[in-house]
Amino acid sequence: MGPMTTHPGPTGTNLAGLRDHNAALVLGLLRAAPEGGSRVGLAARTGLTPQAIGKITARLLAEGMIEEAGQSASTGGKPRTMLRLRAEAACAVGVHLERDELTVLLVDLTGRRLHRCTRPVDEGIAPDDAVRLVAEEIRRAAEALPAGARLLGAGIGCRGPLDHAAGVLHWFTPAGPRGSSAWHHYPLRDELAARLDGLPVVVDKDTNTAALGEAPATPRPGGGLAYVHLAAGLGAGLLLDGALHRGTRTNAGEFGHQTVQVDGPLCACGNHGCLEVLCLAALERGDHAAAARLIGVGVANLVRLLDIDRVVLGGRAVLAAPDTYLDGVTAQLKARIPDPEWQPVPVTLAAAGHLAVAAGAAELVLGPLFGRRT
Amino acid sequence: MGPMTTHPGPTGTNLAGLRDHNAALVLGLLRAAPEGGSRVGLAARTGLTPQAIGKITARLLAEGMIEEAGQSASTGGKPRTMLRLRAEAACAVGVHLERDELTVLLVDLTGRRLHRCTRPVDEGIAPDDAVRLVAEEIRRAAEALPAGARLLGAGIGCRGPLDHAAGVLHWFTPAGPRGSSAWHHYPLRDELAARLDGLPVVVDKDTNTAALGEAPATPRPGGGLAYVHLAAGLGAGLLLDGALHRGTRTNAGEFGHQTVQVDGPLCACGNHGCLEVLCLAALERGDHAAAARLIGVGVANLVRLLDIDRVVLGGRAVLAAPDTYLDGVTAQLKARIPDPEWQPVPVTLAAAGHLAVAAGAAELVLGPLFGRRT
DNA sequence: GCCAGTTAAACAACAGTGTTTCCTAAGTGC
DNA sequence: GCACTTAGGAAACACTGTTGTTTAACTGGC
Repeated sequence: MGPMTTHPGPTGTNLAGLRDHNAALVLGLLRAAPEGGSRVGLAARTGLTPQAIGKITARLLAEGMIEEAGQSASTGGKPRTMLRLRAEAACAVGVHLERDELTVLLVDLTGRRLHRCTRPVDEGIAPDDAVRLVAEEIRRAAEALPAGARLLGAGIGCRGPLDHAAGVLHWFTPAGPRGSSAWHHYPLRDELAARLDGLPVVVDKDTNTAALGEAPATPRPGGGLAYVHLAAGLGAGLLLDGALHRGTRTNAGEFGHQTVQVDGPLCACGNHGCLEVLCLAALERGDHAAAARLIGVGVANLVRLLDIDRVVLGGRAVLAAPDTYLDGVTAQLKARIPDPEWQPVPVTLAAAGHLAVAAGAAELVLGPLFGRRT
Repeated sequence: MGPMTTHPGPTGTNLAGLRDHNAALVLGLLRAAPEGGSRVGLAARTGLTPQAIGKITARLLAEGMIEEAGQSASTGGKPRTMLRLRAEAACAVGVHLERDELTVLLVDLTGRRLHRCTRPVDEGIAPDDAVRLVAEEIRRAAEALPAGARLLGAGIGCRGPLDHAAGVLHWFTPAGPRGSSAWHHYPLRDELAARLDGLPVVVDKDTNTAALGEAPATPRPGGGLAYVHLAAGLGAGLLLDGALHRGTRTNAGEFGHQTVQVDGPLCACGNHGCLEVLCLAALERGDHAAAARLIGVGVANLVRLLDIDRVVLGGRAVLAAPDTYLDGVTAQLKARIPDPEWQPVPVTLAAAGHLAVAAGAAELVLGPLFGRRT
């Protein structure tokens, strides 16, 4: 088969993989329906036979991942036994590591928050000290674990660029323009895992985790969600067909550096007429309305290019004037996509507010359990 | 499990699905290596045991999908028996239905062209007459089927908007701006299938099929390819992580209607400063270099937003001055993405030239056989 | 030329998946 | 009370990839 390639490439599946796939599917369907679901309903949704569902649910019950929850009303025969996720079976930690702040969440299987901590961080902190701090806060969060609950892992959301697959940061300086820094090529994932006795750690861009946190429980096939984040910079997280689109270098989502003015002003990135440079200029003037209009232009581009279903806005600047951004983006979308082929695309604010990134980071860990592609 | 929803949603897998998945994986790996591959190599690439590969290849050999092809050189022991796709085991038809032209290809499992026909079509043709014509040409193409080869189906690439899942066109007029027409809501897939004795038919946008035709044999995980098509309009096909990204309404790829000049001229779509309106204006002046520069701006936006690995250019206008577009887009990409994080993204011309859409349409049918997500 | 060592591939028995078939449990409605 | 309907489990089954063993085929040293 020729020489070994570096790409793992597609992978074969065996019985264990088949079992895990179907179990994840069932768990995913139960998570999507907070009131729970019946065996019969699961069989219909998965296409599996009722017997198969019986065996799968028996396994999950034995493992303590799900529990029976009463019966539904009869429809002329034996009433269905309802099943629901056992929220306290397992937990995950979600971390938002910002330049000046650290947020650590502990959430259960259903995403409910069991612990929350936000504390300031010195902007000039050394990587090793930051990791020590994060590990310490994760340990503290783990004290809130329900009895018998497993801790599945920790997801970290922080600014890019970074390498998601390797868990390595590509920050050039802690907080500024180009230049070497201790953070460049820093192996955040492995360093943190080492300090937490090998706890699984996943690292991703803040915009990506925030998008993940807004993901619908049951994604529409082929559907897309864009999370747009305006703070010190302007970026986006793209959730396409239920999975984050990161690109091979984890660099996807450079929303702010799209050209919207061919001969516009020079941007720090070296390009002319970037959305970000125009948007930040508006912000400096305190003109949130103008910033919102500009973002709306970029969002319209995004929606048309990717046939996006839903747009979510977040980030400090947005949270400073939420309605201005909501209205401004919505208006631009409507004005710039008059075509009736495109029914109005809903624009909302990040439901988790300031916790959007951390909550989504936990989903980095929980998602695979419920069959989310990574 | 609550009321029935219209979305099929995620689906469970059984042993048959497991078998088909692994068989498709093996076929895909063999297709990617034209010289063939060994059982041992397949085991290493799939992660399956040599025994499993032995059983899978035995099945495929019995079905006539693959064949043994000599032995590789020994590395100190028994030499490996090479396996390769049996190209003549099955074929697919690829169709490019344009306003004024019809192209029909017959390709075998390896994508080799066994038959080709291009003929003019009356622009005002009625849908039923067009379907009759296409069916007739597909029948003629099928005469070139090798003895014993199965015809797997026909893929149709045509301009949008359309509904891929339903196989229904949403053309408002045969060739112009808004207004009702016999083509609107025309069920192309079902009409054509009915005339071809239930032959599987798949319909997709021309830009999508062309992108598919350029897809790498072994996609990089998370990788992306953008096919940019410049003809009467400007569109793109997006291949993300090995699968076409269509969006829920098959409307993804509206590359031409991204705003690149916030207060630019009015476009036919109702927006201001669309890339397409600027680009078509340049074309009317006969200024291909300016059109290429503009496309380069849009491509840079695309590359940064999606972390695209490769850009492919095609369409009549591009083929009229290929080097101008190649150079212009490459130069803009380089100028507008100076960041070293982004190594240069290769820009190429569609390898299949004028046949790009038809060749990719055949891949709509062949792809699933080799494990491509749809 | 022969034999040990090595690699490829098949044979046989096995574990475990969802499926099929059958039966029991638990409701509704006349 | 009884026929009917629906939910769910038990047992046998078909078929998947896996494990353990054997055979085939080539290299290389003596």
